[in-house]
Order: sequence, then C-alpha cells, then structure tokens
Amino acid sequence: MRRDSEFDPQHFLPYLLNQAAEALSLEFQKHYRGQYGMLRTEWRVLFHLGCYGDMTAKEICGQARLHKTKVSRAVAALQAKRFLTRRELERDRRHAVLQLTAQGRRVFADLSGAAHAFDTEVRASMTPDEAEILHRCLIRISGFETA
Amino acid sequence: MRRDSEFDPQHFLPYLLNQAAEALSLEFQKHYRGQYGMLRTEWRVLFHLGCYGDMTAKEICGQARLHKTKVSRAVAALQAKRFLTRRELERDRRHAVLQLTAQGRRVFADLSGAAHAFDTEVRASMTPDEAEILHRCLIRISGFETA
DNA sequence: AACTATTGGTTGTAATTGTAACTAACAAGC
DNA sequence: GCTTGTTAGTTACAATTACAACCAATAGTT
Repeated sequence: MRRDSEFDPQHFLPYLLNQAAEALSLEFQKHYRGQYGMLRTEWRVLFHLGCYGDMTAKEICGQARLHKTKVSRAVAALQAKRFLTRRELERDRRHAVLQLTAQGRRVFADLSGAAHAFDTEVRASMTPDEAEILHRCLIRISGFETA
Repeated sequence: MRRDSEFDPQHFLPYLLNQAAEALSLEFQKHYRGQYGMLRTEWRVLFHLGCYGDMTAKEICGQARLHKTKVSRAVAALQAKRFLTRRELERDRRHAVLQLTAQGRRVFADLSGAAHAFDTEVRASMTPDEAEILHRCLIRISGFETA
C-alpha cells in the first residue's frame, strides 16, 4: 500500500470527524438501544426535554438541529413508549408542548448519568487543555458553512 | 427554555462530534454528489484508491473502517460509473484488486483537490496549535472502545 | 366573511443502510 | 479425493432516513 500524496483521508477533517463521531455513537448507543430499545433521535429528543424542560417539537428542531420529520417520528415513538405526553396549547392548537412522564424522567436520569460517565471516560484520554480546545473547535465547526 | 443541569447536549462529546461531522459532511458532499452523483461511501472508496493505490475490497474495509457490504455496493456503483475496474488475482480468485480508470483518476484529482481546499478553509478558523490538538484528539477518539 | 400565505406537524414513498444468510474459492486434515 | 473450516465478496430483506407532498390551524388581506 503506497502513499501518493501528503493529503490523505487521515488528514481530511470531514473524514476524521466522521470516524470519531461514529466510534463514540456506536459505543454509547448500547445504553439507549440495549436498555430501552430507543433510536438515536429518540435519545436526543429525550435528552433535550430532560435538560431544557418542556418544549414544542419546533423548538427541539432548532435546538438540536434535527429535521422536523425526524423529531415527529421520534416523538411518536417516545409517546408510544409512554416516555412523554403532548399537551396542545389553547392559544394555538398547531403547537403541542412535550413533557416527560415520570417514567420518561427516570429513563432520562439513568441515561444522562450514563452519558456523563461516558463523557468523563472519553475525556480522561485528554488533558484539560486539549478537552477545552477540542470543544471550542467542534462548536466552531458545527456552525461552518461556506459563503 | 430552562437549564436543569451542568451537563447538557452541548457538553456531550458524541453529540458535539456528530454535529460537527454532519456540518462538514453536508457541506462537502455538494462536490461529489452534485458533480458526480456519488454517495459518501463511493467517495471514500475512490479517495482511498486514489491515495493509496490499487487495493482489494478487504484492504479498503480495514483501512477505511467500512463494513464489507458498504464497500461492495460502493465498488459496484463506481464500476457502473466506469471509475474503476477489478482484476482478479490468479493465485486466489476470491480477491480482486481494484484500480481506478483514467476517468476515475481524473475524478479523484478533481475531488481530492476540492477536499484539500475545503480542509484548508476549515482549518483557517483555527490556529496551527488548535488544528494539531484537534487532529490528535480525533485520532485518539476514533480508536475508543470501552473495556 | 372569503382568499391567500404561512406555520407546526404528519404521512407516503423512494433511497440508503444494517444484519444475517448465502456463494464461491481456497486450505487443512484425513 | 472428500469432508470441514475460513475467507472474500454478494445478495435478500428489514430497519432507518430523506424528500416531497400533504393537512389543519392561524394570520393577514381584501
């Protein structure tokens, strides 16, 4: 296996990021998938509701940068699992505020604990400085768009 | 929108990585998708073949950490587009060495140029130190597995 | 009120991916 | 030569996702 150039997949950021993201996601999904049969988007929606309190689907879309169809289906699945309920607003019946049920809150507590532990474990492989820089770079890249 | 805890999605590494990876992938796919109707895995296989020279599907799997079914389908698609050919080994006809056609090499040259430019543009938002640390962290995370 | 535009959310269908079962080629033991 | 086991690669089918069309509620205009 030869090398033709200085620039290869191991130096291409989209590729590197994808590898890293994939590795962590695969590892962590054991928790929400194995224990609760949840899909990634379901876990994310639950995570957001647990962290930020009751929100509408629209707010979750913006906050989590998820497409509305993904959120819609995740909410339906979480509702079927009795992890959340929806309450329509009288002022505008297009909106529905989503809130976790007692069971949903228990699941959130469990998973967010696991998430925190997982995060801590991953960060243990870096110095605090590295972790901080990594965080900064990722936030910056997340908003990246070409003109 | 309230905040209940110190630990939220914006501080969870799998989530952050996913956001960043998604942002860059979406941006860069314009190149291979728009110009050549390629899928992500097809671009990756092409990238590997272009950078590392002729390889078998198996080697690409290991090198790119892609599942063999993904590689198999990507190779079929690239072959249909006449970007590569397969040459069976006489010693062992299970293997087939994949090599880019002249057309495939042109596409590779174009896309890897675009990739390099893209990468440079993204890196322009960081200091060299940051870029180096980011790279280190991503490599380390890519190999992450819990015991 | 009637007419159009917009918005929050859902659903249908096609495209993509994951998983497991499969084929063909080779290798090793007998 | 005939099992039995591995390996490279493919295919079938289920699960997931993306995209576009859709519906119902509201807002704005006349």
